[in-house]
Amino acid sequence: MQAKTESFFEKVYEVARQIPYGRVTSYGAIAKYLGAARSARMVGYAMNGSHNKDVPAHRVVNRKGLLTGKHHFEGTNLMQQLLESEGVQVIDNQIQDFDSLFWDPAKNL
DNA sequence: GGACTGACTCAAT
DNA sequence: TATTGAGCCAGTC
Repeated sequence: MQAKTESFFEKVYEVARQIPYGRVTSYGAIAKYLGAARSARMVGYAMNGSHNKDVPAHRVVNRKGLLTGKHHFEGTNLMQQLLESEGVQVIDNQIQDFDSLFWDPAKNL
């Protein structure tokens, strides 16, 4: 790696950092914004290294608003608590009113 | 150099 | 209407 100054991961982190407080987005939205609409998996995979970054991975969920990646957090419901702390209502690993809280980088950036 | 993995998404059945 | 399968790209072993 390090072939390029900015790897695909870096781009994902950068976009994730642009997510406003109390807002959420989906992997596919970020992937599409980066030009890899069908690389949503890569976006999630990139989040594997987001823990060492200042990336609010808890604001990134799948297109259904489910906290699929919460298992990768320290606690079982840490991701959910983080979202709730920002005013996002989360029930059973699913974001409530996800459609209203959804933040599309392609439209906001 | 080839194969596998992965925090997803869409489409068909 | 709900469930299942296949596709996708980039990075790592």
